[in-house]
Amino acid sequence: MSSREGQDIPPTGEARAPDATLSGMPEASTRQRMIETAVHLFRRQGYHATSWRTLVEAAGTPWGSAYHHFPGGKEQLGVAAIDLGSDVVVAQMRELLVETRSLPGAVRAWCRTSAERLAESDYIEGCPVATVALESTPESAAITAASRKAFERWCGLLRDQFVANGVKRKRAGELATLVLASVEGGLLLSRVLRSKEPLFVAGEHLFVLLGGELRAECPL
Amino acid sequence: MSSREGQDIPPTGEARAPDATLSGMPEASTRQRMIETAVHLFRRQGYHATSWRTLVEAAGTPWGSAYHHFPGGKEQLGVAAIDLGSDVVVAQMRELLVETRSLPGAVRAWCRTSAERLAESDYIEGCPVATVALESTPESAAITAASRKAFERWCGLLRDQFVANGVKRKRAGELATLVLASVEGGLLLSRVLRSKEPLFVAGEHLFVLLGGELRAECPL
DNA sequence: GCTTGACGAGGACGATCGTCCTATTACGTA
DNA sequence: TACGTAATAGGACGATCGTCCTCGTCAAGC
Repeated sequence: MSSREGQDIPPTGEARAPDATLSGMPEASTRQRMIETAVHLFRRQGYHATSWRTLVEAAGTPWGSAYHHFPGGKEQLGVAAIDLGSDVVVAQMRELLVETRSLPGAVRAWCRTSAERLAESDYIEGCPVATVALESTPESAAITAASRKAFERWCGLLRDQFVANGVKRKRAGELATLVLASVEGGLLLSRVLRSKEPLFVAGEHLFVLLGGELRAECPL
Repeated sequence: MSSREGQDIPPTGEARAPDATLSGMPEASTRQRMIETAVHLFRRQGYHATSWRTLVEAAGTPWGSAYHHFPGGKEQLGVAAIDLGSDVVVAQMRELLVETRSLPGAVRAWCRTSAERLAESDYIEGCPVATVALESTPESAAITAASRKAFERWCGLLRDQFVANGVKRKRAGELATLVLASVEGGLLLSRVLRSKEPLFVAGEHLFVLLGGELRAECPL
């Protein structure tokens, strides 16, 4: 029951629509609210520690519709939650890039805002992918694939930004990997140690590193 | 049942003895084998996905002795597993420091050997603490405390090494945090992406960074 | 106006969970 | 040899797990 292909889950719309309002729907659909609640609960206490009952209770959604919206079972919910979490992070990165208009600044701001949000949630709301990924790799092929896709997407987005800033493709890939690893590790350490410091330290270091790197590659 | 102090678990010898052979015991004790198996299973599939039955079956230890050796229940087993995992990492770091006789070299070797071991295990054997920590923070106070203690221990060991190499205490703490965050993030990414590259990239970067840092601080 | 299907409601189902129990065996000490 | 403690053995226990089922509701399409 755990050796799925990762492809046999019907893509029932997934979590692409931002927030319903498609055909006059008054509030977020049941399915959407289930996924949003899953993102919060999964990154708080993980996949296996979150039961359907806990989820529908927290989301205020009907218990009976769970397998109507997610015929693939809890695994499909996990995939949808990771996909939504991935979307949220991508949107946040894009927003920070626009706000700071500087790649090193955006990376530092990413670390800082992540640290602030983590602290505000009493060190609970870490990465929406890491916990589930570590729990389910490689036990569930579908969740493994979704986690991998999320990381690759974030890494690719960063790499493209470095390339756009004049960094050579190979080095850009390395920098993207390094940034993502530092942020993920910082999130992990900050959460467990209950301190913003690891993420702040990572942010400052990356800011200095990327500043030098971009100046060297694009010396105009 | 989850709001323990983390101190009320009787230290029944813990996981200190290397491998039995204390009074003519032919093989590792039941308790020790349970903990060792728990380290492997917990970091593979996490805490909640590993049941007592799975564990005693994998360890080949008597099912009836579980609550004899761990009257604190599964939570106590989790704490013991994290403690043992922490010991193993500390021993590995010390060994690498002796082997390479260079702090940057030891950090790079840490990344490389971690990547190799991860790949050899088919990208299963990641950090022995991270998975359980993310799952159980802050749900279980005892496991949270144990995870935090492990990270602080590793961080402290690194910081002391930097101080011994002439780095000022404040900067040494930052570097230690940065190294640990990079390694943990690298382990996470390498595992999910099924590639040694993230850990290798982190290792190379840290090697260069620390080389410059130590040369600057101790210019003899 | 009747059919159809999406969706909400609630619970049954067997499996498995962590926990805890009594009985029995192994073994150091007197 | 007798005995007390440690350890093993195996299963009972209630709770909860993920899954799946039937039924009621309601809006849209012919």
